[in-house]
Amino acid sequence: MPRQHNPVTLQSIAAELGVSRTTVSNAYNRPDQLTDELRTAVLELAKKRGYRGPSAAGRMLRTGKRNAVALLFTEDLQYVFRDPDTLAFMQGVAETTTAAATGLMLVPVPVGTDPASSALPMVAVDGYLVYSVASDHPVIELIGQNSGPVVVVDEPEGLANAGFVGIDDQLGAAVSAQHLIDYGHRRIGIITQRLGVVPRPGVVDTTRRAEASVRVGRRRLDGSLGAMAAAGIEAADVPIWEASGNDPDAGRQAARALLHRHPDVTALLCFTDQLAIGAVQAAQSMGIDVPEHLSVMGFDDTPRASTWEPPLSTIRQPLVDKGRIAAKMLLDAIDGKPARHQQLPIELIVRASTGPVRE
Amino acid sequence: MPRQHNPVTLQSIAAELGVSRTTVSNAYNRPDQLTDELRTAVLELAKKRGYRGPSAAGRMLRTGKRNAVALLFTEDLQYVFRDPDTLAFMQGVAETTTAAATGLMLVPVPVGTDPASSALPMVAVDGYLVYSVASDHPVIELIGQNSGPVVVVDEPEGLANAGFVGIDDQLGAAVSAQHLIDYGHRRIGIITQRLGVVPRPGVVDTTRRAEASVRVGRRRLDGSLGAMAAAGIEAADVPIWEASGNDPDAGRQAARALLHRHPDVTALLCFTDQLAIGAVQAAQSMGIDVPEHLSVMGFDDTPRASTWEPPLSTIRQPLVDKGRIAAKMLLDAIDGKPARHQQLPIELIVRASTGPVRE
DNA sequence: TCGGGGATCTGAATCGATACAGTAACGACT
DNA sequence: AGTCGTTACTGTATCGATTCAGATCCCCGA
Repeated sequence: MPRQHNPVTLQSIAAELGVSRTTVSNAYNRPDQLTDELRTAVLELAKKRGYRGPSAAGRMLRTGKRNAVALLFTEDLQYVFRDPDTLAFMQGVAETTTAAATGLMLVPVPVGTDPASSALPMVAVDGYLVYSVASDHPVIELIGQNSGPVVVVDEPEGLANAGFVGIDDQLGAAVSAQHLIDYGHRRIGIITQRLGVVPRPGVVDTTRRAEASVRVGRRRLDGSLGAMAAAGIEAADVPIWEASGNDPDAGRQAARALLHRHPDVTALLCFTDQLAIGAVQAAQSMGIDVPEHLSVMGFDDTPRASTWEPPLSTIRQPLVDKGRIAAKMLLDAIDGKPARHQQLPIELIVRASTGPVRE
Repeated sequence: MPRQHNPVTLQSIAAELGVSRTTVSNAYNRPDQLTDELRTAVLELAKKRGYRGPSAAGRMLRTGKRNAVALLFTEDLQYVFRDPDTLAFMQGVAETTTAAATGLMLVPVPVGTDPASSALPMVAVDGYLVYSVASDHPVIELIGQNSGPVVVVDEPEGLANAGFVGIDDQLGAAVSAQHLIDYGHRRIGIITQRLGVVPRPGVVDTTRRAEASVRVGRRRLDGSLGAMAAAGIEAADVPIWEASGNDPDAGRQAARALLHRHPDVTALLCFTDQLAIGAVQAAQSMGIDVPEHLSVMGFDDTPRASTWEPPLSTIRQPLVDKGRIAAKMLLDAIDGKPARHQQLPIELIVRASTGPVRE
């Protein structure tokens, strides 16, 4: 499969015009280095010959700049393009890279794929954005070395030489729990997203909690249980359910199961808005009014949280900003600035899905 | 900003091991060309020196293969990462490129941006996917030339040498209209997405219709009005409203305005599900029952159409498949197969948002 | 008239890798 | 013994551009 090389290059344009390659190059990259006249002549001939400007490959080799960054993720594609968190993040990233005239290379490495035979090693980029990848995922090792700066988003934490953008999940979950406690709730159930690379739907016991490799889940668990403990609620008395995924369906199933086993809970602390939406649906289908008989907390403040009926109380994290900031940090790192570790602010948003506990 | 060049290359590994560059290259790309022993030695030294395999830039220059494709779109980023059609399409594309170990480069060129100073010319890809770009957008000219195969999705049609994937929008709209006619509706309002590069919300008169540069909108208009004409409904008697965007809000505003001016319509033909969802909301807020007093048709069959209350009657187009097929076609074209022109099947989906006209 | 100094333009070196043709060594077969 | 075919490797040319240190040229002031 010998690729047909484009016969028209800087060289050929230069030759036909009787000038040097440098001059043609300058016509594109340093317009001030030659007369307008000559520049116009070059551009005109280029157009006539179908020359679309300096080849990206040649430029990359010479300058070392690839003018693109990779966005690496390991979630299923079906999930990625549906999950509002991820999409808001991607929007922020895309805004920033677009403004910097930089390409954004999507590199999915779904679980079960060998990273070495994925597009990852083939891809020419200046740096990597690692989005929410479990710390024991094989792709982490591939990235680890020296092919360009890395900025981690959410997970994994503690990757050497990498920048980091995320929120204080522990604090967020604590604030969320405290909100319910302030409303007088004592019997609170927790619905969490997956705690390991593969989800294990069902009751979360101390073993599962101890071996949780998903930082976000572990932290939110620590935070909420910590706040409850401070209010005198024993962790052992808190029913915790791991959902099969992060979508309303999974939340519905989890909530139904949890409410069935623990009909006495007066509040559900959900670790994502998606799960909370499902939980509200489950409650409603069981004839339980929200928030009259059951308070439901979300997490993230995705767009649907505010338009849902009832509007969801939740913990807001700046999703789009997260993308903007992560991308900016990576672009800065590519320019040689040192990688930083940045924590984004969170905010308690009280809406109509939570209320005082009913006597 | 002289980029620091990585001191460890194929060359340096080869030199240190006392073999030729070719051998080291083969260790990576043609494992059968050398003994396992030597190969292991190469890989081991590479690891020790922090060499991450052949540089993408060098390979690209030599082989001419970039192992990546560009996805080009001109919609606002905020819209792209929210619109279910676009996202389903992207999912299909990503599935296919991922399976082919090919990078997917997102290249947004929002309206108002100069394509020449965007990432587009900098980006190293084997081919381009042009997603729903108006035919008079400047980026079309940039793409037009010879930097690699192009596959157009939905718009613009008739780009020379480009592949095409889309549906028969005219037929789809005709089927949609016919469905309403079959239910006995004669007073039908139409809500369309934008008809030009910039939307012009409001009544669509014959002038606006004639100058519509958005193929999809024009075609759907032609199709639905054609079907109505065949049923004896004059185009002049059909109120048409152009929405300010493609989201429920825009649909709500458009429907409210249209219903206010034409309280006698018994059915609303919406050109996207997003608009239809807004239309249903508008009707409900005006105390008009759907479908009892007003039938509402959608278009596309996005995921929300089936879960909406009432579930939307709509025209299904295979959104994810569209992405898969477009990506496959582009990859094929890169391998030298000729570009094709493929039309995807559509299907009338009757759900609960439409019903017989009420006496 | 001469020297200085921008403004323009040139030539060679270089970036990192792969393709391709060719060589050496070795055993198998007639 | 000579021929042939494999296997394992080497050497050189080349991909397309940018960089950087000059080489010219031309204008102007002293």
